[in-house]
Amino acid sequence: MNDRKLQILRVIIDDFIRTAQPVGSRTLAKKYGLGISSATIRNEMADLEELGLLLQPHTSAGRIPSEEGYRLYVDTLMQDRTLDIHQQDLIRKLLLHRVIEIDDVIQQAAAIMSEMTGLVSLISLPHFKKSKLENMKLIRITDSKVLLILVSNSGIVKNLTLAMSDIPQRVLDMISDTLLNKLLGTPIEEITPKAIHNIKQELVEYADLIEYLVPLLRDTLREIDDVDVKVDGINNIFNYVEYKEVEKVRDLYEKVTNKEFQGKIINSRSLDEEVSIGIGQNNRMAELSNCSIVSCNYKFNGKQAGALCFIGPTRMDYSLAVTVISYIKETLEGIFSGIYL
Amino acid sequence: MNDRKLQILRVIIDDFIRTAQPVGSRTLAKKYGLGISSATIRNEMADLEELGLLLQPHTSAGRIPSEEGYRLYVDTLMQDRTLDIHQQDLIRKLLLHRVIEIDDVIQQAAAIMSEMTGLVSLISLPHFKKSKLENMKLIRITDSKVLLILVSNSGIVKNLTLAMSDIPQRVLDMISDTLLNKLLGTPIEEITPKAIHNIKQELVEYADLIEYLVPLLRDTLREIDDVDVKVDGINNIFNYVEYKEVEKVRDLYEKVTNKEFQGKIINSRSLDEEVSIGIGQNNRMAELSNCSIVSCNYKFNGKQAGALCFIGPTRMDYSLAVTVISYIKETLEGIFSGIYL
DNA sequence: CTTGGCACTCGGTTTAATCGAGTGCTAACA
DNA sequence: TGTTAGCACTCGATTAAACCGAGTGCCAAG
Repeated sequence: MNDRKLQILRVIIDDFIRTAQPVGSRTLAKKYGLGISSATIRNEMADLEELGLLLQPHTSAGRIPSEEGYRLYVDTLMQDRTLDIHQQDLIRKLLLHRVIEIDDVIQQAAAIMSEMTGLVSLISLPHFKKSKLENMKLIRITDSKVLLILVSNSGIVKNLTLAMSDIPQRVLDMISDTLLNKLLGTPIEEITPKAIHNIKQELVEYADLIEYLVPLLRDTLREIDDVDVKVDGINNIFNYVEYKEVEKVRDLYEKVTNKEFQGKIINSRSLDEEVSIGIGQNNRMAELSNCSIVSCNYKFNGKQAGALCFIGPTRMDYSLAVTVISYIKETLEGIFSGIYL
Repeated sequence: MNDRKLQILRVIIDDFIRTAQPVGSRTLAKKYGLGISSATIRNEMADLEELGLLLQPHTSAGRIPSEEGYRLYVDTLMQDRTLDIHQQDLIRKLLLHRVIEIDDVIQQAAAIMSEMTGLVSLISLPHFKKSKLENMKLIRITDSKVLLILVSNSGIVKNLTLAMSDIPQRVLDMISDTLLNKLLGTPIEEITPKAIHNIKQELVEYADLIEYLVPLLRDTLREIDDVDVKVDGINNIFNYVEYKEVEKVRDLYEKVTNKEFQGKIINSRSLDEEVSIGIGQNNRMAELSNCSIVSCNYKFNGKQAGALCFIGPTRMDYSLAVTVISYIKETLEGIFSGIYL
């Protein structure tokens, strides 16, 4: 293994990422001024193939990177890029445009990620049920409906409609104040029927009401998704040239639109800080062969709160993906610490 | 034109809808006991082609229905079906399962429609901005955020977060009560900055606040979509056998996921009550050639409020589509008049 | 008017021929 | 000893030709 081999590997992968065509020694020598002849390149390529870094679809074709080749590429060969100032400004402006609701910010971030890379992107919201209760209100909105408002310390607001007649606002206030008083700071997933039950003695005069409220709350809380993931750029899968057949596109489509699968991808990350790149078989999602996953966690309130993630063909522009995902992560964390803290 | 021709046309279309293959005289004579020979059928088919009801992809292929053929079929030949009791029960149960929020009911209805037919389905929500204001609240949820709750007479609840510090709940109550008092029953689209401005004299002591609130409200109201359409069954487009090429699937995908396009489809309906069927070129959506649209309006509070809609290939099971759409329409209207009135 | 029979059509499939990008190997060269 | 020009070879992709068969139109007999 020597420098020249590495340089040739890099050029091959760069070219393949751009063209999606196996690259041969002749075109390589002509297109990039490497100062060596095609025959020499051929020899090096043969060595690289022996090392398992390149593959030959068939004898009379050029070479394509193997998964190990990509691995080496992203680990040591890939050039770091930075976004130019205008792009950075644009991203920040787009993200700050409507920063009042975290849902919107995250969705917008996913949209930007997909727009810039042509990949599918996923971002999980801070885990609502694991965050702590910060505020709680019961508001009568019609004769038959009451709105339950839950605010978490991660700044997420959930509104849930309950069917509930006859109880006047004054009583609702009393109940929600007492509940909040007891439950403030409790992780939302721990607001179980039992927990509420225990509070009943505080509100003896409304015991019946509490009794009535408990199953209602339980059902309502259960409806909140365990992981809430925003997805964008699904339409890009129609452009992945490796998917010429409708069936392949469908397979990927069904995966990225499946809630369970989304959760699995987000949760398959460890808790470290770095951008991680899973290539092909090694992407921790066996079902997603032929795809790579670029992902990283983001912090919220100083704690790991969720993950950003790209899904795309193994032949993706890893350098761009890493650059974009890092910048979005930084920007999001900046926004969160500035506004939501 | 005679009865036998019509019967042959019907059988051809039925068969083609099932198999997606051009149907020939021999198979027709064998498969369906029509009591006449293939030669006779051939003669009749030639006549039907001359009448413009059938097409021949090429001389040595069977016949397929023309758009006019489908037209005649849906207008006069198609057999009415009814859903069996169990299906009806199931649908009703699924729709009634969580009836407290209209969004959920509509989304669920779309899901059922797609599930039963394998088509893409769209349902518009009752037009929020055209409905009248029934309730309005401003609730402080954190130090920096206030939740604006708008309830329309169609039972839709919109929650919008406003960035607003320092104003205590007491004052918020005062403002929202006064605004509601003035604006109750006003169509929501008429709640313009000007309208609010006019109320300022009622709240002289809070004039500054109103001044501050006006642009906030304007921006927030503007963000509400003009038509809100729930879509389901998009994954079905991968199964439309007429779309073997990824490009065609993409085209349709981009259309059905486009908000503007969704609005156009919903709004292209007249206000009549019947189920209407637009076939191929005649579906009022030039861009959707090769597709048909089955749609009908539904009532809410006794007024036309929105539309249900199927989008699928011209070769769809029209009879099933009509049966399902009618039943869902009835059921929805039943639910609305029972619960939301 | 219906039907069996028959020649004919033409898209789809199979088979064969050709093309060309790319390779591996060898021999000559610096 | 590493580099390079040259050349025979490989093999997928493209093009061309041959073939198949479902289906038709038409005609003559029932």
